[in-house]
Amino acid sequence: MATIYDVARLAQVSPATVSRVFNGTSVSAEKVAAVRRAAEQLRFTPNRTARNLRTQSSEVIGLVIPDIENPYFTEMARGVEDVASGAGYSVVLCNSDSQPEKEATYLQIAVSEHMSGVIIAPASERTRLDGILDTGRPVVAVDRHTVYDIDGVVMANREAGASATEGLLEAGYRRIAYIGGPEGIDTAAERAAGWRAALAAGAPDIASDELLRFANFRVDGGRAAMEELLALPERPDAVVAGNNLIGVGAIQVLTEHGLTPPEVGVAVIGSLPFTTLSPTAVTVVRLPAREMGVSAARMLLERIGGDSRPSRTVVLPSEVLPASAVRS
Amino acid sequence: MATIYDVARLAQVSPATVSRVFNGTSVSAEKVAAVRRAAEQLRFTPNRTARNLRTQSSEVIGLVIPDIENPYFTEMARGVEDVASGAGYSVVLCNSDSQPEKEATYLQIAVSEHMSGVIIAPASERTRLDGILDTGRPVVAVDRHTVYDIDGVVMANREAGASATEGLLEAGYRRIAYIGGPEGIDTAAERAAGWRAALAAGAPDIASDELLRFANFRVDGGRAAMEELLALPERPDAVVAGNNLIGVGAIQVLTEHGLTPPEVGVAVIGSLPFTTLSPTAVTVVRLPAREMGVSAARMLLERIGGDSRPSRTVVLPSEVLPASAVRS
DNA sequence: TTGAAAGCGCTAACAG
DNA sequence: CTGTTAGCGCTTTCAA
Repeated sequence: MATIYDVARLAQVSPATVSRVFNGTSVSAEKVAAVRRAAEQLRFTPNRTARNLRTQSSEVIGLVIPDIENPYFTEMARGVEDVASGAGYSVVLCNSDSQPEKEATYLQIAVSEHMSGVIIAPASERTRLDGILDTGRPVVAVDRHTVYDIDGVVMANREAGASATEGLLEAGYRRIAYIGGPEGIDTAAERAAGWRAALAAGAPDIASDELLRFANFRVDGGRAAMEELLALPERPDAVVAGNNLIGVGAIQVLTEHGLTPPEVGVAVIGSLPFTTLSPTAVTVVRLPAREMGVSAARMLLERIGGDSRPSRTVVLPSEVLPASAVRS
Repeated sequence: MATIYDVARLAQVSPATVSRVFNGTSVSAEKVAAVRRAAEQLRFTPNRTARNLRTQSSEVIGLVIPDIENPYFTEMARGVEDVASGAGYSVVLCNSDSQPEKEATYLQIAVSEHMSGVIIAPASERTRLDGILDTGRPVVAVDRHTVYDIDGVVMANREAGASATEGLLEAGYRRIAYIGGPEGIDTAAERAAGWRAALAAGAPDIASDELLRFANFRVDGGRAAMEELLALPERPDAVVAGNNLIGVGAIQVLTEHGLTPPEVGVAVIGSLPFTTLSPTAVTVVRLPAREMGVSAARMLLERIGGDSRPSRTVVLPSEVLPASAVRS
C-alpha cells in the first residue's frame, strides 16, 4: 500500500500537502492536480488506522442490538445504516444477545476502537453506560429507556398496547389476553399498561390479571404463553402479542389448535414481515422501526458534530393496520 | 485514557514490559502483578488503533451480505459471529444491498481499516475481489461462487432443488412450477436445474419451460411470479420456491386467492423462520445457514492464522422437512 | 499557501 | 527477562 510519502515524492510536494488535499484544506489548484494524479497512479488510499490514531476518532459508529435475528431490529439497522453511510460513516453491528456481558464487551470495543458514537438498544435497564459516557462519546438509546441522561428514540408503547386492544374490542372480542415481554423491560410494561387500560374501559367485567402472561421476546416465548392461555378453564377469545415474534409464536399455536385467526382474534404490536397469513386476519399495530433507526442516527450524528443541547427523547407513534375480518 | 506509559511509570517498569504483559510474552511474575495492579488502578485499556497501526492488522473481520433483512443471511451472520467472537475477533456486518458499488466500498473499508479478513456473500458473479486479494487478506465466499481461487462454502443447490420437487411429486402433485432467483446468480440456476431434472424424471409429460419463473430473491419477487403462474391457462398444482422470501411471497398470493397450501402444493428451499402456517402444510428444504457461517468463519480464521493449503470449497447438504399433509 | 517536524499509543528488534 | 529505540501513516502546529 502506498502512503502519503510515496504520493508526496511522486507529486513533488510535502506529505503535509498531500494530507491537506485529502482533507479539503487550502492548497493551490496546480498542486491539488499533481497530488491527485500521483495518488491515482499509485492507487493510494489513506490509511484510516493511522488517521484515527492521530485524530483520536474514526468515522465508525457502533450499533448494539439484542437480537440480530429479529426483523424489528434489522429493519432499524437499515435505517441507521442508510443515514450513517450517507454521511460517510460506517456502521459496526453488534449482537448483544440480550446479555449484559456481551453488551459491555462491545461497548469496550467501541471505546478502544475510537468509534465516534454508539446507538444501543439496551438489553435491560441495568445496562451500564458509564464507561463509554465517561470518554465523552455520544450514545443514543433506542427502543428502550436507560437511567442515563442521553438522547433516546422510543415507541409510543402504551398507545400501541391500547390501540391493539381497541382494535380487537371493535371487532367484537371481549376476553382479550395479553402476552408481553419480560417483566424487567420497560417497553413490555408500557404496552401491557395500555392493554390493561383499554380492556378496563371496553370490557370492565373481564378480570385482566389471569389473562396476562410474561414471555421472552422470541417465538418460543409466544408459543409457551399461548399454550398456557389455551389451557385456561375459561379461554380468551383474543390475544394481544407484545412484539412481532411473540405474535408469530401465538399464531403458530393457535393454528396448530385449529383456531386460525380470526376465529381467535389476534393483534400484534410490531410488523409481521414474513407472514403467510391473509393480511386481513390479524390486527397489526405497526411500529416504525426504520424511522427509529433514522432518527437515532441523525441525533447521534448531530452530537458527533458537536451539538450540546440538552438531551432529547423522541417518541414515535404507532400505526394501526386494522384487520378487515371481524369476529364471525 | 491511560496509556502504557502511564502504567509503566506507576508500575516502575518499561512500556515494553507493559506491552508484553498484555500480549502474553514472558515476563517475571512479580512484574506481571505490578503491571496488572497499575493497569487496574488507572483503568487502562490498550488502544487498539495504535496497536493496529503498528501491527498492520486488527482483530476484526468483515462480513458482507446482500440483504440484512433476509433471515437466511442473519442466521448465517450469527454463525460467523459465534465463531469469531469465541476467537476474540469482532465482526463488522456490512449490507451491500446486492449493489456491486456498495460492495466495493465496504471491501475498500476493510482494507483501509486493516481488517484481518472478509467473508462475503457476493452480490453477483461479477463481484471484484482483486483489490482486497492483492493486499494478501484472506477472503471466504459464502452462498455463491466467485471466479477467484478462494475458499468457499455453498449449499448443495441442485440437490435442494431436486429434493423440493421430489417431495411435491411424492405428495401427489405433478404440474410443479418453479420460481427462482435472478438468472445471473449461480445458486438460482443450480436449484432450477435440480427442479427441472426431478420433474423430468417424475412427471415427464409436463412441459417445464412455461412453469419456470425468474424473480428477485425477495417477497415481492415471489408474489409477482406467483400471480403470473396463477394467470396461466393451465395452472400449476404446486410450486417450488427458490428461496425463503420467494416462498413467503408465493404463499401470500396463494392464500389471497383462497388456495392455501396444501390445496396448492408448496415447497420452499430455505427455512420459513416466522411462518404462521401449520408446519405440515409446506415442504421445507432446510438450508443450514448457521452452519455455513460457522464453516466460513473457521476457514477464514485458519487462513488468518497462516494456513496456506490450496483453497477448498465446502458444500453443505440440505435437509428435507417433508410436509405431512398430502394432496387432498 | 507550503514544508518541517513532532507526535498519536503501541510493538518489535536489538542489546544487555 | 527487561529496557531502549525506532517507527507504523497520518495530521497539525509552527514558521517561512
